[in-house]
Amino acid sequence: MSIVTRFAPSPTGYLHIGGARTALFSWLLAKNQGGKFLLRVEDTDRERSTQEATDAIIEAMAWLDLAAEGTAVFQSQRFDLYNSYIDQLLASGHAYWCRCTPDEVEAMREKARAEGKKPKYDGRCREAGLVPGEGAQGCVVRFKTPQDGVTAFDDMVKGPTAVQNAEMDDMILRRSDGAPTYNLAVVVDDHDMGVTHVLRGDDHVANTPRQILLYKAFSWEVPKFGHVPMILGPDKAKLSKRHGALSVMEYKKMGYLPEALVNYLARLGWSHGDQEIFSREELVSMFSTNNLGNSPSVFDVKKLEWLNAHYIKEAAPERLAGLLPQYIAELPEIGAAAGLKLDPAHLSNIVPLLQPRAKTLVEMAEMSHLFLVDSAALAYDEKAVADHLKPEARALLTELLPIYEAASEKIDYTDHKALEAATQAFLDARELKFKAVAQPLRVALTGKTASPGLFETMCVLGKAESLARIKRALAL
RNA sequence: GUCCCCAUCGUCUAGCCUGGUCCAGGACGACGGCCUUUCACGCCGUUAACAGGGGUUCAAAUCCCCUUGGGGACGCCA
Repeated sequence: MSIVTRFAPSPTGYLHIGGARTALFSWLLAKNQGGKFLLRVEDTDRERSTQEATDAIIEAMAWLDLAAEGTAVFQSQRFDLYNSYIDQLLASGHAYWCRCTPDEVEAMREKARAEGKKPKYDGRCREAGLVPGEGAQGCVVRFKTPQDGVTAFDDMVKGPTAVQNAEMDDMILRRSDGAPTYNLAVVVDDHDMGVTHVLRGDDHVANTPRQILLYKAFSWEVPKFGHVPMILGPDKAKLSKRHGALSVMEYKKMGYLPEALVNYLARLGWSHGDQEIFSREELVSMFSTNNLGNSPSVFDVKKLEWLNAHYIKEAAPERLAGLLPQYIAELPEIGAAAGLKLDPAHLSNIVPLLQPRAKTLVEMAEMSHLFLVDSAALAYDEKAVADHLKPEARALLTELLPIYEAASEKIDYTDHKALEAATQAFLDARELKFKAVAQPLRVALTGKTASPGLFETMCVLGKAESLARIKRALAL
């Protein structure tokens, strides 16, 4: 039998790291079993749900390449369905009308709390047999939770779990404004959508027994549940805004590749022996809820960075070259400058030099800058110039100039080895070490003391630009 | 407050179910070295953990109990 999983975010904010991970796990579970992965937007709370948030979540899912089957289900469009099921529960005696006001219920909770008991609704309207006549505006519908017994289930990650029914109060199924509540809508939808496996955040464990009770009241088959532990910040508290970026799209902005985030998230709370790097295919074939950990884990940016560096090295230069312009444009001060050389072919030549050096695309954009400007616009680091462009060094560069200027048959700017050999020959003739020119040449070419290989850099810059830079440096 | 859950290097984790092969393995980080025209990459090495206490057992990271520490849930939010 084919399984069905789903991701059901509520559009009250962006897709955050924790949500992305549960979505990923649900997606992987479905794919591993050859089943379907569905998306449902839980927007029953019209006050807090927004279209922007819905769009943002869908955008983030797309960026992570977590495609859902068919079109997304929106709970806000299914109120009639929920209400018909609530009526069914009312008719079968599993639910009842309650006219207690929020204030009254709050008072009950206060009282229970004061007595050292669990705060809950006391069920006073339970047997009142209220019928929602004309004046039912202020009434809600509550579920008649069994007062005794235990509700148990075998959690896919936590194992056998059981809750005393007495711990639960009579949850509201239908609000006084006629809108269904979360627990009711979730159960109706999961059943209606044929969901067989529910993987969700740990914060939902308490809802699970309630939902199971609902399934039983409807005589529906109960799906398998699994609760994934939370993601913590470095201070071991629940990950939140103050720990920095929470939104998945923030990571895109910071220059992370989606496959790096996916790999990182997959390994956070899940493992497969000692393996750290997983392709998408491996993730799909190896994923199992059996290997999900059951303790919370701390989000570690350093490890994400390492994975990102790894995937940057592996990525096709053309792809990165295609992504780079948007990061270059965001560079403060310099990104929006006119005259930057951003043609794809040039960027594709630059990227390989930067791949082993950049941990993020933002870093890559920063490092690419020296290749994008004209010699006249290149910024020279003052200290670098002072330290490395001393008279002796200038003299050598001046002598080197004609060699680099030589006919293209002899010095080919598509072959950095030839340039190196020519330079070496020059030095050998004078019994000089390579170090004598390395840093001076680097500063002349890049304005900095750290850069990619000298001759690779010259090749990417091209003959005219390389010569122009050396000349400009000599004139400084 | 009440209920539930969790506990291996700083971090992610393997091992735990089916005790011995574990003076606990891998990875990130940190530190040191090698390579080297700089910076990186890469390679090599070092660092560092079974929360504590009781049991059970010939034997416990592995099983049981307690303590401590952490987290979560208690809404006409999801």
